[in-house]
Amino acid sequence: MHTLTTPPPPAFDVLSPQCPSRTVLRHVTDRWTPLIVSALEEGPLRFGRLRERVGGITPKVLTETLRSLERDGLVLRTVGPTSPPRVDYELTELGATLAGPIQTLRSWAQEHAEAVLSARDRYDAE
Amino acid sequence: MHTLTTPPPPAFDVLSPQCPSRTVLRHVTDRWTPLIVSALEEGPLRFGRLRERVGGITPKVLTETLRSLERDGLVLRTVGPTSPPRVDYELTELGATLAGPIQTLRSWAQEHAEAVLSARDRYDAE
DNA sequence: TTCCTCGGTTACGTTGAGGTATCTGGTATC
DNA sequence: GATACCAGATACCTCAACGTAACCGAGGAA
Repeated sequence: MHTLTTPPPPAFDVLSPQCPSRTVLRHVTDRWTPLIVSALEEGPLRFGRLRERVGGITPKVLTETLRSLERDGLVLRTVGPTSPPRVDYELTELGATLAGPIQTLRSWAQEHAEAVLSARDRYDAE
Repeated sequence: MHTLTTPPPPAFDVLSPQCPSRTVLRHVTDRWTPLIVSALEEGPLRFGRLRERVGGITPKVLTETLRSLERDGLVLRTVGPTSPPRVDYELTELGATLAGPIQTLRSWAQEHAEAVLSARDRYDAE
């Protein structure tokens, strides 16, 4: 009796230039995505709160980035019928699986920022 | 008898716009850095091999990115006195600590690429 | 009636990361 | 002498992401 074997996974590899996973990687590492995902990790936020949390982002860019995250199924946008309008943003299930890896990278940056900066100083001193 | 307490760490936070850790995060998430770090994770590579491994990168951009990684103490460049020239690139100790987080993100992208793409298809279909 | 808030939109300008194409220096090989 | 190899360097250009500033509509409050 032979077992039913699952077909081999399509072998995504970001190192191959045409692999779709590369564009996915690029999207989740663009300028604001890690910061937004990071901010949403602790729960839903309204547009205004999110804007305050992610320091320095303009409303235009925040809207654009949120729309692309919504498009890729990482963020859910919920509009309340109130006035003034209330719009909540939260991570989807898929988005939540991204939060871990993002946090890992965020922690690395925060923990090694000094090491990187001092390496840069040493390099520039020569 | 009181114990000597270490001073509290400077509280780097990528969500604050002026925090140096944000530029560090941005650097390690730029277009080619994750791919290069990924390629170097298994050991040193020569310029040409690295170029083959990271599909699609041009020599100019590879040189630029490697120099900035060297500057930040993440990559070590070793020139052999041979001819034709032989140049090896490898991760430093600091660079090696980055490889893990990068791999996590790379795996996420590869494992969830299909989910993202199909979410995008669904979104665009509406 | 005027003002305020929220969550944007729109038009426009900028810039810097990245791409293209061509060139280089030194050595060994044909 | 010509050619090939390696690891880039250089000049130039492009474009998409990002920033700036102003504006908007619905509704509730003063």
